[in-house]
Amino acid sequence: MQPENRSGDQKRSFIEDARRGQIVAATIETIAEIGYAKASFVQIARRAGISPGLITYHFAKREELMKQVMLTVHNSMDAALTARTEGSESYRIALRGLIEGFVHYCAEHPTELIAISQIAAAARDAEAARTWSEEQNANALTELEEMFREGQECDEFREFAPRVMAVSVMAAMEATPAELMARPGTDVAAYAKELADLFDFAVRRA
Amino acid sequence: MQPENRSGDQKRSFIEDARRGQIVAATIETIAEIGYAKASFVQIARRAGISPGLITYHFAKREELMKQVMLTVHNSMDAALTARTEGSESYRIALRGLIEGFVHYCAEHPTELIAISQIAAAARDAEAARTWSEEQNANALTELEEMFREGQECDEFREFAPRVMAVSVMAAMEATPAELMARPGTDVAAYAKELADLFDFAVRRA
Amino acid sequence: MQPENRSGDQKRSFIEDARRGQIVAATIETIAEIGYAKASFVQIARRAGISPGLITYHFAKREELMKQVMLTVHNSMDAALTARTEGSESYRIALRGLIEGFVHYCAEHPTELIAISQIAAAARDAEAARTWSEEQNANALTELEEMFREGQECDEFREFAPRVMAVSVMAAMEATPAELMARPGTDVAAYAKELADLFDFAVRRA
Amino acid sequence: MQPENRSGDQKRSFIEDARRGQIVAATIETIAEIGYAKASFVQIARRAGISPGLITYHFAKREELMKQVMLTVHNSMDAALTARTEGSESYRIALRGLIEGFVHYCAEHPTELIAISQIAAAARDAEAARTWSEEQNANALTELEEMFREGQECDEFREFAPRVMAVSVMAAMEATPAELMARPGTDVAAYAKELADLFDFAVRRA
DNA sequence: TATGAATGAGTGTTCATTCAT
DNA sequence: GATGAATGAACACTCATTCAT
Repeated sequence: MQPENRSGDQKRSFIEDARRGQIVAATIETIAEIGYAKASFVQIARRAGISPGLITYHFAKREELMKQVMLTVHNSMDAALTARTEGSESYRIALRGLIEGFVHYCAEHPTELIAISQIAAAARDAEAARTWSEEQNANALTELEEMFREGQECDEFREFAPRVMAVSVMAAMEATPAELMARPGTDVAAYAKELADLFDFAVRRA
Repeated sequence: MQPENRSGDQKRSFIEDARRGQIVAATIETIAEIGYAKASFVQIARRAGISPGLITYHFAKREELMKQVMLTVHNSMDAALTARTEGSESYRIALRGLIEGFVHYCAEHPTELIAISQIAAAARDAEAARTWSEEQNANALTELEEMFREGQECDEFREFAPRVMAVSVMAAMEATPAELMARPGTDVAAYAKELADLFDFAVRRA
Repeated sequence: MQPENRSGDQKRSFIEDARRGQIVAATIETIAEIGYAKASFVQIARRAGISPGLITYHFAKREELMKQVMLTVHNSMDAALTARTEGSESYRIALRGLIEGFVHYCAEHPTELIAISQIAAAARDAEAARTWSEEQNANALTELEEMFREGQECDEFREFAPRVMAVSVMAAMEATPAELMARPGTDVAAYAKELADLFDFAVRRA
Repeated sequence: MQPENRSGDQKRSFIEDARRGQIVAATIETIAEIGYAKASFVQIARRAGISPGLITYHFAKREELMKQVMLTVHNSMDAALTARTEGSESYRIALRGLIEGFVHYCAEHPTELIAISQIAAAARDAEAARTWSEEQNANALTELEEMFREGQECDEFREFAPRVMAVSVMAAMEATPAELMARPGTDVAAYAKELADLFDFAVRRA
């Protein structure tokens, strides 16, 4: 058990941060390689070159480790997408930016995406984790929905159910990593452009 | 001891078929109720009103049971969708039929859909099952891709990458059960129409 | 995990009852031999000649096993003491019966007494178990207190604080097993008589 | 590396004594707060404001720390009781002094008593500690027994088995902390007087 | 002296699978 | 065919103890 009650975001030592990062990285690698269900602490520790007990030393519960993985990936992805999206001249362009950004991120960080998708899928029945993971997803969905609504209000988008569109865009984006994995030769830029086109046609007026 | 060589679809006795069906149904019910991770043989057997050992008797491995669940649901779904799709006058209408059919099927068989989505998510690493489950999916994808290609050839659909469209339609459809689950009050017919509209706009010419 | 939710006192099979009894007996033996703290499932199972997993199969939680041990011993002891106590002509005689009965029970079932005293001591911080174990004790104490009060009301006993007397009688009785253990040669009948005398002098009038 | 041969009471540096005292105090506090079973070195160290490793540095084994806790509390208690007992004009008064002193000590040092009772209960199997802890107890018992014998020789006490009386007095006194804990509103002085009365009636002549 | 990251042996618990009945 | 008691390997997690700093 860790010496301190870490609930209050106390600052961590440099070495502790490094270890946590290393463990998170090993977790991502492990899940991508053998799948969430087989990603035991023994497996993760082996890939990290440490003892299994050390994982629990740095993450009080398995759930906390997985949550940290999701948090880490989401933050990284948010940064990448925000850079691509902000300052867009129109909602259509913003949507393209979001979709193309996501696809490129997938291509550049395939293991991360595989990891979080499997964690999210597994957590759907893990009781405690459910809240956090679903909430995370619900927020993303609501934001997207809001963007569609605004685009409709200024007549950039046709009339459609923003919720359905948000769910579908999300789903199509999240299907990308598996597709790129299954077909390694895929032209990523083309895939990104096609996906952006698809939803551009789906939302645009006339 | 069970008859050894079952791999070649030997005919099963009536009673064996009935038991297998009962176990499959109980498995679906169990996963929908408590989630894949907690769906142990004891739990499934309890719901089926049988003993845990009998499951292994009828399905040599856990994996085989799960595979049978997926097969059963896919067959049922295929039948429902084929009825809706065949005899369509155009590819656009066929696509609408497929999408709307899928959404309605989701609404009518929520437990089945929950079960197969959880199994598919978990099976992404189960070695042997991976092959089969992915193959299943790959086939469905290829069929859809082919349909888009044909629709393009007779100028019903605009030019787009059929593969990307197939992946996206699939993803959007598969996102439906979770959405209906998360928002129980959703108007299913409206959701179906909106989703069909979305992809109709995405594929149609001009 | 057991096939049934056993919360409702469902009847158990003969073989299950036998196993549970065997495990309870092995638990008592183990605690008496190596102490509660070292009485792991591995140790208990070794003494019972079974696999550790079987213990969990019959007792969902460690706590449940320990509770069953206490229940078993308490029931056995209650039966023995009731036989000795009931039909007493006076409260003084009843008190003697209780004390002497307890001491003789200790001498005849030393391991049981050691086991429950250690479990009770350990459970004093086990959160969940606390309630039940303490409640058990509190009830016994209250009954004893009530007996003293009644004895005072009919002028058999002198005036004293019934609670203090109850606590002290209880403590003195519970100290017996350790004493008999520490001094194996002790004359049990004499010990019983002395202890009964002690409290007889303490409670009697004049 | 620690000086090897500490067994012979070599003189300790001032700072070492201070640290040991601080650790012992933190151990008592920790056990009283969360119970012996959860009183890990990490928890104790947290309360002492030091690192877990330092505990092992000062106490070669966990057992040694616990032994020191018992020793410290026993010494403190002995001092308090001796002050109350010595110079008594009679054995009856000495006994009263002992009992009342003990009860008041319990009320004034609840955490210490909780700590040693839990350690003693847990240590009943800790091999090495067993010897020491039991020996400690045996000595106290023998002293008490001797006192009763002397009181009988000068006709202050009636005839009874000194050993049984000693065990019972000890047990009744040791039951006090738990009782005061369970019933916080208890009038300590009254409890002390009642307990002293109880055994005064039990030992006195006629 | 003191730290705290790290280890490794241990825990209770879960569960697919086996097998005597 | 069917039972359900039993196993054994795996799991996450705990913690006294070690040791490089």
